[in-house]
Amino acid sequence: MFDLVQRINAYRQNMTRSQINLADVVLADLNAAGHLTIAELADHAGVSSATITRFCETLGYSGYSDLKAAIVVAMDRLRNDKERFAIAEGDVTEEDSIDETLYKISHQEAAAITDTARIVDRGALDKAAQAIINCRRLDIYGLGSSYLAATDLQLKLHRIGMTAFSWSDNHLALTSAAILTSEDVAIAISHSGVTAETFQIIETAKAAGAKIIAITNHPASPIGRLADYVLVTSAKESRFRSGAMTSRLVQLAMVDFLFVRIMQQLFKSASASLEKTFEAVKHNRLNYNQKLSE
Amino acid sequence: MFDLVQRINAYRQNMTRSQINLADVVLADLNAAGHLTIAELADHAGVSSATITRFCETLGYSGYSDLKAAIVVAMDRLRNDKERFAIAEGDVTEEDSIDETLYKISHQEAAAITDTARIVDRGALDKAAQAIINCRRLDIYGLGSSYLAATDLQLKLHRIGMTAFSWSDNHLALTSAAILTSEDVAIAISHSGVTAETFQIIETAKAAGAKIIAITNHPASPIGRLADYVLVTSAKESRFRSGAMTSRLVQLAMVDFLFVRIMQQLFKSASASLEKTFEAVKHNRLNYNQKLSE
DNA sequence: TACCAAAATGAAATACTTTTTCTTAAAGGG
DNA sequence: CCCTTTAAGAAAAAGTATTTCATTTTGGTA
Repeated sequence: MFDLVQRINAYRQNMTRSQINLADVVLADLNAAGHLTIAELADHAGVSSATITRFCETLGYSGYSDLKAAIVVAMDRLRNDKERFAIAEGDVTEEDSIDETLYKISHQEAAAITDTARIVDRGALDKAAQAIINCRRLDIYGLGSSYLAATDLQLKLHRIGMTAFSWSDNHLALTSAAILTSEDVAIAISHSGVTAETFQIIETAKAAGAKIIAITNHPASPIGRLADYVLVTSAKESRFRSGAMTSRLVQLAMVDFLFVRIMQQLFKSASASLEKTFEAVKHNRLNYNQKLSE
Repeated sequence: MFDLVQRINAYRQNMTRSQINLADVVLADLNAAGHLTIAELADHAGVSSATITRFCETLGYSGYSDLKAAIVVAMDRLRNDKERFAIAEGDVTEEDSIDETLYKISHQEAAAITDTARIVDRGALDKAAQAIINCRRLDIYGLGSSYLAATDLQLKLHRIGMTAFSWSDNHLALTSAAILTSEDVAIAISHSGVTAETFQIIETAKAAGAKIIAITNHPASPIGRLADYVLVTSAKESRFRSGAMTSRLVQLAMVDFLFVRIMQQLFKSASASLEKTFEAVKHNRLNYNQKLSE
């Protein structure tokens, strides 16, 4: 059973006048439509019940019961989406029970990650991945909690044999940015996009000729505007959760997206390197009589 | 409309023999039940149609159509869950398109976070939070990508005025662990729970009398078994995504859970400190003519 | 164990809902 | 402007659910 709304839109051009009218009545209030008999709906939409039967046929439903089932399902899905949205909006409060707290935080974080995946500019992501693959050396800048994602990306790229550095010390970063060339890439990570130090560093990197990639929540910010490729995250920080909760998670998720795109292109050579790093830490693991998935 | 399955379970004790039988037939194949007429279902379940009408009444549905709607909705939900599960299981491959890749990674990461929230031991979490609040000083140990979560937690706790350290250098960590007292707490972060260095460090910390909290995916691992409070994450790393993708995200999510529980208990004094740190970095932000949510 | 009352069940009658058929009305092409 | 085609509704027919009533089963009591 395909989604009712989609189906109505798909077949709208095949519908007669009264069927279109009927479709609008149904969509206007799914909630009501789901409970009416064919005669009631006919009356409500100002058409005959025969028209409704024909409407079902047009949409590819076997009959009115089939349509009604689809309406009920569509209604349920809509209601669920709204509920999920409400959770994602409702902030954690001081008084929340442990269950409420865990539910809210985890769903807000989960939603931020899937939202980020949905909105990220595919073109920018793949161009950024390509730029990283082709560059001579890569600098990654991030201050505060953004330094986590910077380090994480550096470690990942290092594992597959790329020359990457992550800097949080302002002076060292500036020095490094100044000696970049047009063959190099610089990545700035800043949730707000207004971090003064990071902005100054990528200005220097850009002046030195490097391509700039920004990972930020705010593409119209100074850092976003300066960058050649902007990877936009979708995190909503609230007052109570201050201290960068979702922002650092979506930055890490973005690092994953970028890294996997790089890996997919480099797969053959990269997987060989990964094997090597895996081997290197293997003998540092304890044994215990329990099978682990790892 | 409440969930059919829940409702059947709730009212099972109020049902007659043939109604229970009917319930089982319906639950056994929702898919089929959703398409049958009352007579067909009656035949299939070996009961009369009158029994089905009474069954609807027992469950609080207004009639067979109402029940059928509930069956169809339950079926749809089940199907969606299965689909989501399939995504969470299906690994990213070399050939995946960019849309598939982003979809899979983000949903797998999102699922890992909500799973972690679902399985985490509430008692252990709150006891760990209380232990942190009451301790004199806190050491956090993590190697490799687990060091990210260690640092993150340290920064968060530091912001609210707690004495916390995060160590990744083995020697420094050992030295620090050795001078802990029974008033102190040590947190070990290790996805596998078998990291030899981390194990050795918390052994030392435990010998010194400190309470041990572990954040790990594997509670039965050496690190998990040694700890007083085990906070279990739910991450499934696969070969292709090697390099700790979901594991570090769920560790950070666990840090959030822990931190928010601490905050909720400390709210009044902690929020004042947060204001102060916010003020301290305020003048380091650029202005630009665009309103930001932050 | 036998009996009775109460509850459960199914068959059939009834009530309701949907689909089909047939007729009328509207639209579009020549 | 007429004719053909398409659309739409009214009403008959078919299908489906609910109620009623008779029968069976169950569980308690002597």
